[in-house]
Amino acid sequence: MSLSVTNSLTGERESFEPTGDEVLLYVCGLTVSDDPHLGHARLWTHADVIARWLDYSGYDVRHVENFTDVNEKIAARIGERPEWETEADVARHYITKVIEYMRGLNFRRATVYPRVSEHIPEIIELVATLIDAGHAYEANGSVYFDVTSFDDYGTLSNQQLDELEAQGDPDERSEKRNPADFALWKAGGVAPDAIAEHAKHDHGDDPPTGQTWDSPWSEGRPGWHIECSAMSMTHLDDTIDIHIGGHDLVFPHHENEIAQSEAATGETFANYWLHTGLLETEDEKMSSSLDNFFTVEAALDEYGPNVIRTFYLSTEYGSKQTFSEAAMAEAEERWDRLQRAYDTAVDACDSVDATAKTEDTDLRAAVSETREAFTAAMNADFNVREAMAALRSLTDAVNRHVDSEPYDYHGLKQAIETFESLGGEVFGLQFGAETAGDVDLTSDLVELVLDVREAERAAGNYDRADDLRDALADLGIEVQDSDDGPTFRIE
RNA sequence: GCCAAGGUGGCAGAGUCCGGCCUAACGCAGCGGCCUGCAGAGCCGCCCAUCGUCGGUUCAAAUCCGACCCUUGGCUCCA
Repeated sequence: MSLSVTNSLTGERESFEPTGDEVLLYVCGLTVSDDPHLGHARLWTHADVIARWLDYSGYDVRHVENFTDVNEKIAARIGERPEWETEADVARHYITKVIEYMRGLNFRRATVYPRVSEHIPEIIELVATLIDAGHAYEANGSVYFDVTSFDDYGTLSNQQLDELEAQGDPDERSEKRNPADFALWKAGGVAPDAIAEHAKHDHGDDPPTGQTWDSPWSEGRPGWHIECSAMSMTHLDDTIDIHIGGHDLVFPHHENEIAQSEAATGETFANYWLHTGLLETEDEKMSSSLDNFFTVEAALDEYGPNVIRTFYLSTEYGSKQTFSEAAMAEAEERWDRLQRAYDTAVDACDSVDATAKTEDTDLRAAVSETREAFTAAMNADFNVREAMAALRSLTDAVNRHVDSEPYDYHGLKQAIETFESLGGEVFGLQFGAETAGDVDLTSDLVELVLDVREAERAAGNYDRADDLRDALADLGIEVQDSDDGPTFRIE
């Protein structure tokens, strides 16, 4: 069975055919002007899992994810801290944080994380090409894309040109030939009113203007959309296989990317467009500008990477998702159960009761059914929820199997490998992640407390025994009694 | 106003592309049983939906067609 994806360009589910040996994947990344929130991390996670699945399926993946480090919102924050003297200073601060969170969430490193500020020459070259080809024009040092010069304008978002309203400030509008034309290059620095709109502190009489670069048209700054085209072409190719981005970027950002790229090269810009649904809180999307967001930093602190990933993987990439305490609690339950089953399988497999001569056909059937169902689900437009359900069925099989000895060594080993490959490699979940050294000492101490507790239980002092269990629970250590004595898990 | 996505049980959320195996998946919550001193975990079982509304096509529709209602997103910086 082969992979099929829902292509926003056509609205249809299509079978996936890469153009070359490598899958060229571009992820429309973040503008680094503020702390990233859980909405951003949702896109990253789905992009990460999609890249992981392509890789797992045997494709070589060239994964490019950009950082937009030139933007008026970034410039507006210059001076907010003493060390933030330039736009680049602010951007560096947030890029550092984003990478830190990406590591915290266990993302696989992209092939490259290009930044706009490193690609000004490529952007200028692309703008010049568009002017030469008659698709763009210069006005007072700024350059605009002429949307009427590109017949297919509006196909991604199904916009009709005559429905589109004028964008930007009045000065800019008066420079444009058509209201829907968009800037490729803007003369001068960031305007004071734009700074004022986005600033989080008072700049006084001398607002920053952001960085400017020399160009054939003026000292100025690149437009928002042109960067993605330039970086995509630089690090991938004129035609790429998959472009991933948030649903809120369909128009105008992605529409404009297509127009300027295809006008410049004459080639299809991206064969498959994947749009991720937005994260909402209550009834509105989570957004920096709405100030209703939960930062990645806070979430990592409170829930940890596995619960966050499990939360995201309970909905398909294309659907919107609602963030709530209840949803996170459910994700925590789901992850705990998966992790417990993994630990159970490992413990059973490593015990003396596991023998090579035992064969549990139910367990082994569950392993192969899990793998088949997981693969089918992921190939059906990356249906992570169904894939997670498949993994869940394996936990049932493992738990049933360890109900009685002897254990099926090979069957358990297959189950463990399945958790590790599908749950670990593909979903990026981290089983048994605690560090070895600390766990040894902790384990010994817990054993000691449990010995005391057993003595109290034997003597019938159940109140005392329960106190000890509660005290351990407060430390995050979950005690479970069984016929063979107590066992415990460190959470 | 225009464009897009979506409306499925208490919550959450698959299935809709390729109509029948959907009296509707995996869960969370809840309930009962087993196990247990108790609890937890685990196992077994149960409860709850005819799939926004109306109409149509069909032997057959959550799935196709039409109309309408509602929600969210985009049309301004936004993953």
